[in-house]
Amino acid sequence: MPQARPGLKDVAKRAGVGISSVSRVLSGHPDVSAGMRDRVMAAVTEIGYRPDIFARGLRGGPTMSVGLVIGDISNPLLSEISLGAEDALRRAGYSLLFVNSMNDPALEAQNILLFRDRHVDGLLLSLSAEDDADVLTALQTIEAPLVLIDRELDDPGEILRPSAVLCDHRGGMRAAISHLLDLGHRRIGCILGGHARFARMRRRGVEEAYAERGLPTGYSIVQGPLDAAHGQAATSRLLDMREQPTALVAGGNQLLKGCLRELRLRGLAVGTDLSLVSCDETDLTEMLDPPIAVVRRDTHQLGRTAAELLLRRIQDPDEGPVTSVQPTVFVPRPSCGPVREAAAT
Amino acid sequence: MPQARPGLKDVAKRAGVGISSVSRVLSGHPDVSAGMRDRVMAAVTEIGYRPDIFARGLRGGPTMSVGLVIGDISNPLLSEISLGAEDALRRAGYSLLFVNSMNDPALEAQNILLFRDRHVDGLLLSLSAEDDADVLTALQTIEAPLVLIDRELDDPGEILRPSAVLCDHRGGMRAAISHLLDLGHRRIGCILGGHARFARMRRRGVEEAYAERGLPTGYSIVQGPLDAAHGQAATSRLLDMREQPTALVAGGNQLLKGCLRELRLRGLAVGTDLSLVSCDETDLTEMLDPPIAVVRRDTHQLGRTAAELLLRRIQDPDEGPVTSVQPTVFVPRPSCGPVREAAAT
DNA sequence: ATGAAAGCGCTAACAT
DNA sequence: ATGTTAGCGCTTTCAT
Repeated sequence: MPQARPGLKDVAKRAGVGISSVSRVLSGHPDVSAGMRDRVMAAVTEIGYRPDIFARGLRGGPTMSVGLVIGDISNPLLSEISLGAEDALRRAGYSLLFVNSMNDPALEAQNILLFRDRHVDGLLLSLSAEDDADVLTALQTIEAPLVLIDRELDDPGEILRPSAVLCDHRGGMRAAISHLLDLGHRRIGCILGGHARFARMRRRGVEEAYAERGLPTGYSIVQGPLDAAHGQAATSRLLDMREQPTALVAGGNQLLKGCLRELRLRGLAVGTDLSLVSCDETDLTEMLDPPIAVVRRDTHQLGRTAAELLLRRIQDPDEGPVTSVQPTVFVPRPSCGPVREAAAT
Repeated sequence: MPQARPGLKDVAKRAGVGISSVSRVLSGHPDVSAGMRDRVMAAVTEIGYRPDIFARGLRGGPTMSVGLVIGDISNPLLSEISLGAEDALRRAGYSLLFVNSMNDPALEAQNILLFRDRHVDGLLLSLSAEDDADVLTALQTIEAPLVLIDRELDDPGEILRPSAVLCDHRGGMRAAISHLLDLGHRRIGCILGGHARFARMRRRGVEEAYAERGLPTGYSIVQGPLDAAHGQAATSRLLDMREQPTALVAGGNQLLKGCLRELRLRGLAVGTDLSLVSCDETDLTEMLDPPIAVVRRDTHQLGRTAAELLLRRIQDPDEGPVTSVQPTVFVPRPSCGPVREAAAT
């Protein structure tokens, strides 16, 4: 007695009909009589039939899965995005396959090919680099629709046609800098990191805020990798400048961590000795004393929107690529105070 | 001209050999001549052949994928575990499929079945509940080997035979409590959460530390869900006791967050008004002022070990289930100080 | 409206 | 040691 998983054949036998009729019923083909549908569905539930994904995939059918290529899931920002995406996908009957790329473009390219081999129906991309040749090459081989999450490809080309969900980092940063300028700060140190869109946009936001008021370029921007080490090094460099900044802005949660380490080392008190703004809410920004002002965005929604954009294109291949922009909000907090001359060293 | 993906057939034609010879070379069959191997491999690279996972899966072969069932990836603890597991799996040529369960046992059961349908070669389980009937039922239908991550099933049964990686929460907690007792604390409030092994073990650790010194039961334990809301509520309850505790222990990072909220609300200073210990290192425990003493464990290693245990059983089906126990370390920090009489309210 | 039959790309049993 | 062939479970012509 074969205790094996029941197949289409078993359902057909059970219902006393042909195999292809069962297939038609299950795939919602229009040309099926009501009686046929009932008998088949009855048999299906009776013997507990479940379609075999692999047999379907072999025929080139949909796999009901979507791949997420992401730099580092242990970054709370990215994990929340993935949560939002998964939520939307599950509702639509899709599952999210997830692979971590350790922020390594080579691995990222490899993972893209891996998803291709697994016949994912679409790809969600939060790439760690926007201009890596291997990644671009790998993406060229993907036929399924693509959605970029807060990223912009250097040259999207005519082949890729990715949709995208972007965040208004520029506006958020402009608001943050304006707030600091309102408090009297003129020398602001900005710690940015990464080679992606968000760093460029934040830089522009800083520039705009000064330009808006016709103020001379009183800011300094230190760009580097998107990690805590750079956050600390950049902070140190900024605080060693002859014209020491009276306020710092950290462009991300990892950078913030490094920045805070350096401030602690130097015994500087946030909010009084020095004002501080960070980007993206985390436990730290919320729980530290004083709480840290942040440029905030809805990460869960970001992931959900990305998934929705993707689903739309999966379900209707004629849909063209779409770009959606999500707002950011500046949340002032006691980490920002009025200027005080000569912070203690 | 078919621009389609090349198949075994194309390789065979190109190399001027039979299809099965190609299959044999690729699957490392012993009965192949050196010449055959060379010609086939040459053809493979020439036309860029890549095996089709679905055709393999259809034949019941390995899919080179492992599923991870996890409650909440946005918990840094779990994301680090998944990072460690993925690392080990990738080295072995496996990829990690990951599905989030929102801490909902029903979803968890559903996800287990989903992985089964995807023919994963093994399952890594960090279940949110250890005794859910649906989850147990779902697990019964899995033929692939199972590894529990810091969990213990109520009744493992003879069918499941799961391997497991456990953590010595009991020892870590005993060390933490001993440290507090050394500092003179006698009334210690413990905030525990969740229905899994770690909560039981931590409770035992507390009991043992008091018993070891022949001290009367001076602790109070407040058990509840594993989230920030319970952390805050439990803290409030403990601080409202007639015999107010002079030290608190939070059994996890979410609980800690709630606890800190309540302490801030009451204006209590950690380390002076009240001593505080938490479980598991996070940004918060490290960056707060003063830093928070923690019972620490190597989460990356935890994930890696789980993956290794799983791989061993995947690669040799005769291997029986194994349980490995990982150490925990208590890290004393300035959040713990000597007892002070009557904390300010 | 329904059933029979041909593959999808691969592996394994069988032949040589 | 190598080639031939029969399926794995499904979708999709193609008949009827």
